[in-house]
Amino acid sequence: MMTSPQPSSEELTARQQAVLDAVLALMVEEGGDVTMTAVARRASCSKESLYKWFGDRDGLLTATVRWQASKVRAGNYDRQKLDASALRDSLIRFAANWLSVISSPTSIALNRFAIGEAGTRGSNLGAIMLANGRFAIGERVKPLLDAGRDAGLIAFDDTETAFRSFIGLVGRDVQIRLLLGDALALGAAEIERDAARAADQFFTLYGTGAAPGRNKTNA
Amino acid sequence: MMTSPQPSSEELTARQQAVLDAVLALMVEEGGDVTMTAVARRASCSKESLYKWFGDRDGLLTATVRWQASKVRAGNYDRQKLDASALRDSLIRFAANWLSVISSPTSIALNRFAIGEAGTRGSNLGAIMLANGRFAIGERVKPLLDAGRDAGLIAFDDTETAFRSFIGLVGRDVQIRLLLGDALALGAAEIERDAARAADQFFTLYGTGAAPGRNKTNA
DNA sequence: AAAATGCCGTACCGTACGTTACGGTTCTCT
DNA sequence: AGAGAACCGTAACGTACGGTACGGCATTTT
Repeated sequence: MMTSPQPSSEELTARQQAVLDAVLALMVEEGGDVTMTAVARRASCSKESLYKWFGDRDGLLTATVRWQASKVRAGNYDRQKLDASALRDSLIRFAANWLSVISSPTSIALNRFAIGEAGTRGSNLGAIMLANGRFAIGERVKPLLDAGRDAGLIAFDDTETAFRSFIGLVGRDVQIRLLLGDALALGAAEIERDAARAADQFFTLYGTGAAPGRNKTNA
Repeated sequence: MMTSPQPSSEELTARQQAVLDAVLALMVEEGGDVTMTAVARRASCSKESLYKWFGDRDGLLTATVRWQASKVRAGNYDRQKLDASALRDSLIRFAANWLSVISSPTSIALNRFAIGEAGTRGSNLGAIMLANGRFAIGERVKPLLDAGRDAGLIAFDDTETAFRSFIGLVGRDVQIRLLLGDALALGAAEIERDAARAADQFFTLYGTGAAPGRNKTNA
C-alpha cells in the first residue's frame, strides 16, 4: 500500500471498470474470498494486468471503494418553493435512499471491508467510505434543513446536531445489525414506512407549528 | 471451527482469562495482528496450550468475545416507584452506559473483528456480539419502557419500535463512524450531554403529559 | 525420591495467497 | 503486412500463518 499508481477514478478504462465490478461481485457473493487469483479468474484478466493497473492488492481494493463511491451520486433535492409538505417529502426521499444504500449487499460488503482494514494499518478506506457515505449525505441534507429553518418550518440551533438526530431516527440500529450478519429483511415497503416515520418524528422534535407530523407517531 | 472444547465462559482458569485479556489487548493496540504466535508471545504461553484450551483460532476468538461480554454486565435498573424523573434518570443512565461501551477501544476492536469475520464464513462472532450488545441491552431497557407505559408516563404501541427509536437517538452515527476510523472524541461530558438529550428527545416523541422533556430540546 | 502431569519455548509442516515471471495470442499503429 | 505493445493464462517463488510435535523445566502426586 505504499506508492501505487492508483488511477484517480475518472481515468478508468472500461476494462478496468469491469475488473472493479468483478471485485464488487466477489465481495458481495462470496463474502471474503477476494483473492487476486479469484479476481483475475472472475474478471477474465491476468494477475499481471491487475498489478500493472492497480499496483497491489490495497490499490485494487481502494480503487474498488472509489469506483463504487463514484456510482452512488444522487440528486441534490434543492427546490425553490419549500413548504411543509415539500420538506417532508424531501426528507422522506433522503431517508428512503439512505436506508436503501446501507441495506444493499454492496454497501454491506464494502463497509465490512473498510471496517476490517480500518483496524489494521493506516488504511484510508474507512475515510473514503465516510466521505462518500455519511458525510456526503450530510452535506446534501443540511442545506435542505437550513432552507426549512429559513422558511420557518423547523427550528434548531446547530444544523449538524439536527442532522445527526435525523440520521439516528432513520438508521437506528439497522447498519450495525446488518454488518454483524443479522438477517434483517428490509423491503421497499418497510423502507418507505421507516422513512416516513423518521421524517415525522424529526418534525415532532424540530418542527414549528407550521410543519406536518406534529402528532406523535407512536407506531 | 468445528467441534471445539469451548469452555463456557464460567469455567475459565485465571491463566486462561489472562490469555483472553492478551487477545483483547492485541486487538486494541495492534489492530489486526492477532496471530496465534502473537497471542502466545503476548500471553507468555505456548501455542500448544492455546490449542489445548480453545481448540482452534475460532474457538479462541469466540472465547474472547464471550469473555469480554461477560465483563460488561450492568445493573438491571428495575425500580418500584417509577415516576417521570426516575424513568428519565434510568434512560439517561442506559444511554450513557451504551455510549461508553460502543465508544470504548475494546468494543470498537471487537466489533471490527466480528464484522470482518461476519462476511467470510458462517462465523457466529457477529451473532454473539449482537446477542450480548444490541439485543442484551434491548431486553434490559424494554421492561423499563413497559413499566413507564404502565405508569402512564409514555405511550407507544410496539415496545420494540419505541426502543429502536431510543437507541437511534442515543447512538446516531457514532458507532459506524468509530468503526470506520473516524476520530470522534467522546468524553464523559459529551456522553452525559448526549444521553440526556436523547432521553429528552425520546420523551418528546413518546411522552405523555406527565413526563418531563415536553419542551423541544433543539440543542 | 521418583514418576507423572502441565506447560513453556521453539522448531517444523502444509497450505494459502500475494507477487513476479514468461510464453503465447490479440490488438494497434504505420 | 509487419513491428510492437497490451494482455491472457499459468507456472513459479517467497512469506505468513494455522496447526502439530518435541525437548526441557516446574509443580504436583504417590
